Amino acid sequence: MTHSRPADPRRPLTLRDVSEASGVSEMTVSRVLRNRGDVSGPTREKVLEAARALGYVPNRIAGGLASQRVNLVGVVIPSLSNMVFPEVLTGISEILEGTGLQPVVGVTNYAPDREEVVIYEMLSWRPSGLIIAGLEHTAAARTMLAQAGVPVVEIMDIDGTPVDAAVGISHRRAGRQMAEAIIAAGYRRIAFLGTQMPNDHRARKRLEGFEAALGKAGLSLVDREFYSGGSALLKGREMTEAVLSRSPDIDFLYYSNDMIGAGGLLYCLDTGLDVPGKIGLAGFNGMELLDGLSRKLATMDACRLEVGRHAAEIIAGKRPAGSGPGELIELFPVLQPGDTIRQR
Amino acid sequence: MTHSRPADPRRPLTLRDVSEASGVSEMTVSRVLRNRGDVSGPTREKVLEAARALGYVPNRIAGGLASQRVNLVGVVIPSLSNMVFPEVLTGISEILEGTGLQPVVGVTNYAPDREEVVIYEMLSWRPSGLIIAGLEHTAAARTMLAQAGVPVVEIMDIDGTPVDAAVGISHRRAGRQMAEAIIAAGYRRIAFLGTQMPNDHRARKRLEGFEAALGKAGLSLVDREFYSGGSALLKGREMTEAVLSRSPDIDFLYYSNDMIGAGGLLYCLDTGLDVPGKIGLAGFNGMELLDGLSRKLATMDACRLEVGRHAAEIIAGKRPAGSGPGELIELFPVLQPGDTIRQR
DNA sequence: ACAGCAGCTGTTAGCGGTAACATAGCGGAC
DNA sequence: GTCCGCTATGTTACCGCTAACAGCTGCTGT
Repeated sequence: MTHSRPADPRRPLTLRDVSEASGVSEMTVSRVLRNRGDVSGPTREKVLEAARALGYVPNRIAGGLASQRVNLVGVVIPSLSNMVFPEVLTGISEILEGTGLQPVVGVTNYAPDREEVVIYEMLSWRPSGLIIAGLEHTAAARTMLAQAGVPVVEIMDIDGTPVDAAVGISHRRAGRQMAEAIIAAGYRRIAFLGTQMPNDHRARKRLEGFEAALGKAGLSLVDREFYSGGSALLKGREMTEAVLSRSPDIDFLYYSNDMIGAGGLLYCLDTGLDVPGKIGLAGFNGMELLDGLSRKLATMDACRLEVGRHAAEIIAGKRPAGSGPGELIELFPVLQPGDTIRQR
Repeated sequence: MTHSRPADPRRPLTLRDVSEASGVSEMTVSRVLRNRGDVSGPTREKVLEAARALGYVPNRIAGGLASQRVNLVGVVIPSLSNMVFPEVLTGISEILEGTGLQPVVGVTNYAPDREEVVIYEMLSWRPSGLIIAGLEHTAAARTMLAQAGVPVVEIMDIDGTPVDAAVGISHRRAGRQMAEAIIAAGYRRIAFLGTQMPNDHRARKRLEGFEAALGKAGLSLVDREFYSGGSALLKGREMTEAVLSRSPDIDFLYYSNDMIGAGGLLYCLDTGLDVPGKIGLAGFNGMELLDGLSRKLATMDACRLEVGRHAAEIIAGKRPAGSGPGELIELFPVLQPGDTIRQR
């Protein structure tokens, strides 16, 4: 015992404690605990028992430094209260489960400078990969991502230029498709209701695609209403009331998400409006959450689980980092007409 | 340049790169980047510029090992899709924001053995503290928590014995209070509808408290129905239909959470039942999410934000770890009768 | 008999930072 | 002038673990 330490009882345990308790070298203990290299059965047992008895928990800070590898995957998303993102996370965890990789979540609150900080913090842990929502980042953030030397997957959106890989849907196309369906169903006086978030680029792109398709049909939005903060369901209700009292001749309400759409739907039903005969409604996301409503809101699935799964697979699929431009996977949401668009 | 390295261009940057680029020692660079110790203005500028130009991101793995301190707080919760937990997280982040501490989330899916693994992984990063939902853990998990040598805060519940500190409400009391209010309002034939989750101890305790209060009034549950998985809103609707067709004389439905309660409420309204005259309803959680419903569901706030805030404050308030039994903070939820309990 | 090799264990040298201490320069009190 | 104290910087010794390699055994084939 060349280096026996001052036996401070409150000192956190190290490999040496296990090594001394089991009578083998630290290296052998390390091998046992990581299941790496050859260790004889009896030795393995001895070590495991000693570790268990002491309550030893390995120190990954030290392990990561020594091995230059960290089993973390950074996941940077704008919000946890949007439901969409927890679902993406579910898809990610599902795939990472078996790989020994572990997701670590960072939340940006839709603030670009906050995102920059979160990316910086993530990279300071030298993760095995990074998954990040959206394609829009500050110049500094893009530079960090590009130089990170690990796979980076930008998710949810593919209307833009990814730093490395990307998995998502085209929100512009989604908006366009919804507009086309609405027009085909015979609606003409259409309003938009959405969030007042300059940095929700995906909602913005959907609206752009939506308006482009309207324009192609010689139409344009009759009214629009934005909100920020508060309970989405309630806001949807209030905005709908505001829009309908301002422009009573409207025959379709396009919402930027299902939650406010549901609020609007409840309002329409409460006030006895004829849905979808007199007025149609549609949201976006395909949230299973809302399945129990009296009437099913028209929506489009954002492929949240799939997005998470694919992104995680790219990270787990140990492609050499920075090996040319990464994969670009486009998913295609399906329009679910529900009960709030009239069928001809 | 005693140790100048092989200049591999793809090698990740280290302090030395910044040190060489700015012409000062690694130590000085370290001081600048951490804002610690005295560094002259010009030197600071030089270093910051070099770091920025190179795109250097500090390595916290190394920093943490050297300083024996890591600015992470582990947060272990059963689920992200329950909404309650993201809200707790919001409270936690809010407080940690200013402290330099950063939350790291682990999800257990209500599985005790999974929780054990998550705790182990968390502790392997040697965080500055741990926040964990619930008081029920495996023996091994409790041992780990007790030996961790860092503050541990168990949240959401105080009906039990915490390892260290605890912040939460008494779910037994909450169930009891709701039962008392329901009885006082004159309802007598009461049913319970909830999740089939043996490991949702808080829902179980609410039910226990609820039944205890019923018993005291000489009543007992007329019927009960459980579900698992799927869209909560839809399940609430289906369960309600099942219970009411099985026991048509029921006059009150107590739900284990607001989401299924909302589904039940929608069903009752759709079928034209007189709420709250003929039948009353109540949930639990006080989810702002549902504010937009036609009628406001009776509920009790679980003080989610407050729980998160207090827990984070305990961790941030650098109490010496393991210094005797920690604080125990009980919060008191307020009963919100809404529009679904009749007022006498 | 002995090289060759596989299986098991130990030794050494870092990984990239930071705490603690050492050192250099400089102005002012006495 | 000397000594003090302060600021600004550098040097050294680790932090706890693992990659890489070295050593030792016993068995194989020839």
